[in-house]
Amino acid sequence: MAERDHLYLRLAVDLAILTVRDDALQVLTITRANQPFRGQAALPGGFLREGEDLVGAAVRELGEETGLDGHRLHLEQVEAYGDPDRDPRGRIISVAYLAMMPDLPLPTAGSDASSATWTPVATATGLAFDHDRILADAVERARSRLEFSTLATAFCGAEFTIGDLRNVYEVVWGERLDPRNFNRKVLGTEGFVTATGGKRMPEVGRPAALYRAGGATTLNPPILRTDKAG
Amino acid sequence: MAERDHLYLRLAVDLAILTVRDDALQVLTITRANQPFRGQAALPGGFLREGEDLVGAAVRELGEETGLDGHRLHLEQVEAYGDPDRDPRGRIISVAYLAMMPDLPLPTAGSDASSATWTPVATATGLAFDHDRILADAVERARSRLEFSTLATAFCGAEFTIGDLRNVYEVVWGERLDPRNFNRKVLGTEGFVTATGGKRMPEVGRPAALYRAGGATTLNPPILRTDKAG
DNA sequence: TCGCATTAACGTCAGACTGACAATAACTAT
DNA sequence: ATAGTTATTGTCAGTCTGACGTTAATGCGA
Repeated sequence: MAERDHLYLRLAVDLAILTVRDDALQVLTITRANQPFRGQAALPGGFLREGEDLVGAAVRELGEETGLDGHRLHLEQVEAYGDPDRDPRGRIISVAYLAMMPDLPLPTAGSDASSATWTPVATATGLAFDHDRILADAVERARSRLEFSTLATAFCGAEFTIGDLRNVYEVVWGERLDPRNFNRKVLGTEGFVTATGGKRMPEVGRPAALYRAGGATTLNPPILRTDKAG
Repeated sequence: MAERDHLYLRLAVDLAILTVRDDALQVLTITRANQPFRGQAALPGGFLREGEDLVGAAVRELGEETGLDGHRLHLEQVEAYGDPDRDPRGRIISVAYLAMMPDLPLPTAGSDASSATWTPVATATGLAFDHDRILADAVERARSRLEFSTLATAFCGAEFTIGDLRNVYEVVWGERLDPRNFNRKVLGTEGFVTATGGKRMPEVGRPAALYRAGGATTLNPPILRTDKAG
């Protein structure tokens, strides 16, 4: 392996931060302040720094964009993207991370994130670079995670109803689920949710029991969606 | 984003090339000829070159190590590894690829791969760099792929028996499967395998019908293993 | 106080799938 | 022919799923 073979490049970490908001799956996008793609929407991200590992960079970026602590959120690597001309600035590899979070108010105001907004995934096309594809991969990953893990709770607050949880599935999968079968499934899965004893009063109708995330991380058996696209 | 934030680094592509051989899941390892980790076993890999994309580099490395055409094999990205001190030579990010191939004779002789050997995954510990972890991730990915896709056929030759296919599952999962239930499952899944009409005579016993891979890529419903470790 | 609309939660039942095991089929060797 | 060996088909009960009916708990208006 001769030295001439060594290609020096930069590495970016891009984030697909997803939430369920207004009954839609939404992604945090920024408007680019600089060239290239100035003024165009893109996923938040930044360059890897010295001494930093990949998740570290993702956590830092997440903090800069949302003001939230990435250690407390679900953060997972999606894939690395390395097309030679994916970035007009030169050879830049991007490692994409997926974050799933509840619909919290974003504490940031004056930072880099001033231009950060929630965009429904269905509307989020024409992003800068290859971010359309990164987003598509991240969304598919999230959809798949809901099948085999308890991560749907990551989209909910600390306490939630089974209806809230079902809504997450419906919105992320874009598919209606039978409330009765869903209840049976969730409550029948050991460690998925644990009842708090509390209730939430709706505007009208019977109050719903509140739950919090249980200890289990994987769903066995899984909750398979009928319509598998990816 | 100031220029000082930009960290320049090198990117390596490492391969976990898996096959089923002698009733064991085996991985192709090389003995390192240079420092660091000279003389120690490692996964084959190399640096990304100019104008090359990630899969391109993986295909090239695969060709160099095995003499096989990576375009005809299953090749998929596992993950990117970027711990700051994963490589003593400096800041090197590794993107790992998983290859699944039948037990073919490796045509290479005089190339880089002179030191390439098949090692049972169970024995392959103490690899250079963080390759132990990369291998573990790749193996877990392969195990998972067998559940939800028809990729077990990638471990078989062009023609195989249901017994061959079952052996792949048993070896990769490290778990016994009931031959009768397995037959029912495979033959009942549309597009998993198609009969060639031919038969293979064993040393002793009834001849087995031969099949080739069908058109389907995903298994619906999946073949779930009982023992999920990862 | 009594319906009544509304949402939550539990029940039922047939069909599909799974795991465990029995029986038969097609060979070879003796 | 008979035994030994491997491949393939079959059976059956338990489990899970999807579709749909019923009951429960609340606020609101008559």
